[in-house]
Amino acid sequence: MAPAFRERVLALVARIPEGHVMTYGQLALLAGQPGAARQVGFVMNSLMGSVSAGGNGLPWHRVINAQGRVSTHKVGFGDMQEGLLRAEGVVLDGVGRCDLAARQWWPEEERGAPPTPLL
DNA sequence: GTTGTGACTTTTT
DNA sequence: GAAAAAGCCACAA
Repeated sequence: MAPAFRERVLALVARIPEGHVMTYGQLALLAGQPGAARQVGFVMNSLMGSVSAGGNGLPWHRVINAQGRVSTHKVGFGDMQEGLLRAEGVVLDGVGRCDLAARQWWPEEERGAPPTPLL
């Protein structure tokens, strides 16, 4: 039986290497629910209150939207996320945007015939 | 069991 | 480039 959607997303987020990011739609797709990008974000928000409201060790800050922008600004974590990303080597511009084409990462498990661009 | 909401995505204007 | 609308599904009360 497939694990909970939440577990799936968290597992993927936990595998994101340093200096790389994943989009919500991407996580939703890998989790088996294409189009459920919103739920990915909701799961993350739930996770904050479920674990320790800090990150529990999950690089949730590596999760951004398809526009390569940080979505946590409206939740109040944008400032923190930007700091964490910059600390890992992710370059953010003045509008909190990053080079998604170069920073987006795909799990090796799905790298069978993937769009994995390069690095 | 039903209702409401949301850290999104994509296309179109 | 920016804004608006519709679609989508999971989690919480």
